[in-house]
Amino acid sequence: MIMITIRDISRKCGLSVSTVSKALNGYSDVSEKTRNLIIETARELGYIPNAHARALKTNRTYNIGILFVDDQNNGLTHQFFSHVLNGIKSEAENNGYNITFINRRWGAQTITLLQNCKFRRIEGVCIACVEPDDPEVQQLAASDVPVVSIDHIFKDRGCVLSDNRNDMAELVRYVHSMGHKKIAYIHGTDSYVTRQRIKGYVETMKELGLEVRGEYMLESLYTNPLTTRIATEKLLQLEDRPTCILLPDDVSAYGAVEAIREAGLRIPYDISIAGYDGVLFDRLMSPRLTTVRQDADRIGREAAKLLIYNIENASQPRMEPVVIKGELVIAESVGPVLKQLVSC
Amino acid sequence: MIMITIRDISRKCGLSVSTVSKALNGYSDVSEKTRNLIIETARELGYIPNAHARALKTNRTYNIGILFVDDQNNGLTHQFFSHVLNGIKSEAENNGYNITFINRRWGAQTITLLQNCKFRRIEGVCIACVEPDDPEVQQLAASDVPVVSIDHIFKDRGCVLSDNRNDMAELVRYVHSMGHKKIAYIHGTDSYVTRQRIKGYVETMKELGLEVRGEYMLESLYTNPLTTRIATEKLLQLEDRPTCILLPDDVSAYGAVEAIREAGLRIPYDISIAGYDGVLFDRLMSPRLTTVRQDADRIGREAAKLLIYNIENASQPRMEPVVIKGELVIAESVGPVLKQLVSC
DNA sequence: TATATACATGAAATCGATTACTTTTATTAT
DNA sequence: ATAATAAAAGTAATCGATTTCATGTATATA
Repeated sequence: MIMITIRDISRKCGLSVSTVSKALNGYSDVSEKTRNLIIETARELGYIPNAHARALKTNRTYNIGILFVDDQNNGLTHQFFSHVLNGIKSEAENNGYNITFINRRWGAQTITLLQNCKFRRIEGVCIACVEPDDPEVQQLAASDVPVVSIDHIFKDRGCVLSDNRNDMAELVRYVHSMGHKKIAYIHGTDSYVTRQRIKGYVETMKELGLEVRGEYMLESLYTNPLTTRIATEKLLQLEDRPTCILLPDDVSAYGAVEAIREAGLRIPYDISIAGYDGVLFDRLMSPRLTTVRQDADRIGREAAKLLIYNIENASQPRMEPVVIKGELVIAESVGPVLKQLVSC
Repeated sequence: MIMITIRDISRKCGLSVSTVSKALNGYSDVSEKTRNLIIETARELGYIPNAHARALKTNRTYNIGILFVDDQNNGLTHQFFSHVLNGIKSEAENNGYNITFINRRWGAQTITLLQNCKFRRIEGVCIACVEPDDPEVQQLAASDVPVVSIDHIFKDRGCVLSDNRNDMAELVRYVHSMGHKKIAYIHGTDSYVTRQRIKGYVETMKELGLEVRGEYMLESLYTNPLTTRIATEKLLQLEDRPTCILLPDDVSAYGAVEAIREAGLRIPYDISIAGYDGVLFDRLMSPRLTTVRQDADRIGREAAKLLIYNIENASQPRMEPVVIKGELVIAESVGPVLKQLVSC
């Protein structure tokens, strides 16, 4: 691949490379006449600068790294995070930054995530959807590379959080307003997000004077209909079964739907359920799933915005969490308790 | 961000930079003793090479670009393509290549996709899920940058294709084997993929001695339940309505399900449907959707493999299409026709 | 006319590596 | 002991830019 360089332009114009560089970069100490000549010649020759040469000299790459593996190894195929990624990408590109994935490779060798960042002179990393306890992730989060995380708080780092505690509280309050008192919660595996949601659930239950019962709180894997199905079955077999079940997310809600159908119950007449995430699925299910819709795209955009800010203001990075509120989507899967009694 | 360079090592060891470089790169003209000293010192100082300096000199970046926008602008959030991306990423990284997204930016300026590739010295591009008629995409596909496309054929370029024609044929044959003769096809908007599927549908219908009726072939948008719902409603209102409807994809199948439910019909007792893609949704729907599952992850991996081959063998690139067969997933949404008659 | 100032351009160092070529040192053959 | 050869290390050019500093020319001031 033959490439035109600044030197080709300088030769063709009979000027020095430094003049060409200055003309192309808008320095003031080049006459209008030569600047025009240079720009015109550059266009004519189809000149494209070399990002790597420039990076070498200026120490700027405009490359943002993404770290993107979840506990289930869904990675990029995870609905929520593919929206987040989409948001990061568009915001970053609008600001002249490129997106690339961090990995553990340097040619045939295995290196650490941090080393990969340094090797490629990545200017900042967005950590999403990752096992935060992984020592390499910890190392990266504690390094001198600007880092912004999503739905996790690293010490002295910027982050974007969905408003899990309050969104959950709002959901519980809504369900309660529909007359439910026996509200179960199948939560996901332990993580910052999960703890916040549990907090929202427990605190709001108490606030509403509702009993928080141990057998109403079960664990399941996120985005895993199977484990959620099993948990749902357990709840249905309880002596005093709940009238409403809150689920870890919309995808796993399918597992609940199956278990409920199999038990011969109807949603929402016999039992109510609510999901979480609101990414596409909820709109497709039948009955339409009442859920908390997270603005994943916006979360991504805010993360990119914050990261870029922290890259460009490295001396005073912003570290206050950016909290993005979710939206309660009232659909069909939560019904009034009254109806449920009647229907029997 | 202070970085250790090859020069720091050379100073500390009292050797020249070239010796250090050679030692680190496994050249033979360095004594074992000095090599060990150098490697040890590098480790001690935490030396990480500078990918950009190296790229500048060697003209190799090991960066693979991804082009990834679809007609619906779902982009990364598109189920099928997020799996493809996942496959590309893992295969590329296993071979020491990095993944980055192509865009139209150079800082504040807008440049062409090809210019972006050249600017960043991207070694090859994987074109997935893109309007192939976009002049900039055409330009890229006709350039000297190695390109591999997915589900589209560019002239003299490698590509990975799902086996749309044959997979569709298999689906039609299966549906026919269940007794269906009045098989409708709601297809997606015009594209290489769509044309292949239509071909598979039409040819197999003829082959089976079935009539190909114009009013049984309607167009809808991909992954759009709404337009598919409208098309389904049209089919249901026909005087002589089909007993089975083939749909553009699994997501839009939800539109069909809604239309059918609203018409008071049951799947598969009153009418059968089949989807396409087989990415998660089919397993979650109720009744479980009979569909053609595409191995999107494998498609991505094959695309990366082919692209890397063509990068490393630029003189004789492989241009024969790599065809990845889909898998017919027989579930519950297609029933025998007999049953349908009885159920009335 | 001589001098100061502004303007335009060029020379050269630099970023961090790689690599062809040269020089030095050690080893072997004569 | 000397020449020939092999091994090990160093010199310097290079990749494609940016940027500091120096130089030369034109204009303004005294």
